[in-house]
Amino acid sequence: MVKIHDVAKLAGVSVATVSRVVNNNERVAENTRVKVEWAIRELNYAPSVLGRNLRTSKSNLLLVLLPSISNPFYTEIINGIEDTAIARGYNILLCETDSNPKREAIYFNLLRNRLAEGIISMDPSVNKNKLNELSESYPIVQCSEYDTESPIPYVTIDSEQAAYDAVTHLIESGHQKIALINSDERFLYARQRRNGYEKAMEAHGLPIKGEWIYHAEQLDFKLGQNAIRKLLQLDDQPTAVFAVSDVYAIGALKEIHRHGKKVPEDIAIIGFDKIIFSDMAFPTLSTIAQPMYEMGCISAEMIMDKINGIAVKSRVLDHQLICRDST
Amino acid sequence: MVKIHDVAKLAGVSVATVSRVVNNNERVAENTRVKVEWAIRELNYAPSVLGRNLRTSKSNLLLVLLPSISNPFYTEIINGIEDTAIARGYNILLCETDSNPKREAIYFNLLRNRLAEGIISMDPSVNKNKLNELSESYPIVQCSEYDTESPIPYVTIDSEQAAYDAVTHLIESGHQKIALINSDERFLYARQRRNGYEKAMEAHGLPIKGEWIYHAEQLDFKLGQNAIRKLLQLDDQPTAVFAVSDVYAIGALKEIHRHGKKVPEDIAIIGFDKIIFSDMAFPTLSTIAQPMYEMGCISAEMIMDKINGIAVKSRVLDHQLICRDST
DNA sequence: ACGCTAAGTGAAAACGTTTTCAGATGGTGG
DNA sequence: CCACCATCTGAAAACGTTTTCACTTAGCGT
Repeated sequence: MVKIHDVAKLAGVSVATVSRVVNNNERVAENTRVKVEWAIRELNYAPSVLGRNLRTSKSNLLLVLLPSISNPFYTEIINGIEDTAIARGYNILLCETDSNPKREAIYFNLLRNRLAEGIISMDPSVNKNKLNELSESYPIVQCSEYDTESPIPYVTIDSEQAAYDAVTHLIESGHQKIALINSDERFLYARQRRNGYEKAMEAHGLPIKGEWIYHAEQLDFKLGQNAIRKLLQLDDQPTAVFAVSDVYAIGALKEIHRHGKKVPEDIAIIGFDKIIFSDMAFPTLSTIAQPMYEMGCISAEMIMDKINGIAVKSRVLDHQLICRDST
Repeated sequence: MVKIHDVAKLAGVSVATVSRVVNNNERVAENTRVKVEWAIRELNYAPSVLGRNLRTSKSNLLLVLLPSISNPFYTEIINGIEDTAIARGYNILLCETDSNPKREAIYFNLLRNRLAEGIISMDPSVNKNKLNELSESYPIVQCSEYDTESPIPYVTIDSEQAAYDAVTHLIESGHQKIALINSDERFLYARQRRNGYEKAMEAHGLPIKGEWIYHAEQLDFKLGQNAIRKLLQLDDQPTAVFAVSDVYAIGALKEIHRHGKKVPEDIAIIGFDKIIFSDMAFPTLSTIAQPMYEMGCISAEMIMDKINGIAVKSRVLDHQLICRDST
């Protein structure tokens, strides 16, 4: 493997000069520069990032923590992160925790081991205590999910307001009996969306029935189907459903069809996230759009700023109601 | 930042001994081991992977090259890769090329820079020449897409046979006019699947009409919709469609509905890949399943073996016909 | 002719590990 | 009491960069 020393020898200069040329950030005489550049080409030299990392104590690697890559909600965010990171010379290590603490520990260690310079956490099931403790020594930001009582900066939307808007949309379409398919209320976003749901119902003088609220433990289509199955067994059946994730909503859509009912005539349904498949469902799914790509970009900017010692502020971005055929 | 030297001092031993304890791979006396372990805990020491990487000339990082993370086909493969890699102490750098040569160049450089030890390429639009050239100096394997005349080992399925099976299934269901929604035939898998389609038609004495074959340039639902729109304008309309990707098939499904036709009564449809949403489509989509998780695991094993100088052989795995409601 | 500045360059240290090699120690058999 | 071996340990080199600091040289004004 050819190293900087070889280039220096061939070019008849010192390694310091080669380094200066490679990082073209110091003044080096024009003719020595061309000599060195020639030698680099000649030997097909590529500097070892291993040596550089050690010397500079930087890895230019970012950790992105997410529960599962198969949730399409994250894909656009990741695109934003990656684009932004690359533009500033960073690369990202995509880490699926599978909500598995052991996995999580492995990834946290990458930070302690200096392999990664910072973490963007999108995992709602992350160990908050560990994250807070880590954030005292290392740069960390949260994206989408966050912790109200932690100093870790975050970028997110106003989930409560978004849920309020979604439910209000259903009410304004004439619905009074509205069900909620929620995820585990361990997660802040689930609690916030439930609050939004309840506030919207109350604001319009509508009753909230416990049996209309379904809790799914994980993010899986099947659970959206289960929810509908339960709801259709009730004596007092809802005429509309607000699902806190498109994934549930699409499962629900499917199950409603299976029962021979029509959307939105018999049951209207609105989802959350505007995942790419929401447009391909039948009928197309009304939903709440989050600016996912932008969230990714901003969280990447934030973590890189934090790494460079720049103070960052949390951001709450705007959401958007997308009315399609399911409502 | 506490380093090995500090631990050594506190424990009253040399750095060599600490290193031995950390890598618990040499015999060190039991009582010095406990002393060192105590000191490590006391100082909350974590070895710097930067120093280690330089010294050992290993980064334990794998590059995974894929065109786009939003294609759900890749997610299961990635799961397989990641699980396998982690089990052997490797981490993966997920790289989206977006079929952009500039991006590709950046990622290839990570290999030349020793940041990554090897590449698993799943990108059909990768620059073959560059990949072949690189593979002479660095460990590379291909997953799913591959190059027939390159010595780079791969893991894949028999796309031609799979396509043959899919089309035969349609024929056996009584269809004679079968359309093909294919991707760009620059890609090997597209050419293979077209061959399978044609062979199945010929084997059953059915005519192949050029107007029944649609080529999509990218992997996007919309193109599945476009395809149907074109096909429904024909005088001689097909009664069944074989789409080389579930993504096209789902778009097609949607567009068929929009035209007031029923699946499978008016038009039957079969996809390819068994992506997670294929089960959520209405009706559920018949498709060809690839052992995606296993493909991920195997390609990870292959690349790590290759890195360690172990010879590896290409693998062709079994596919499976999944009959659901769309046929 | 002399000092002074600016520009360009190189020697060497540093980054934090792992690993080789040799040395120290203690026990054992003759 | 000696020689020998086994076991454990430490000093120091090495990995490939970047960066500091000091040095050389050339150009310039006096």
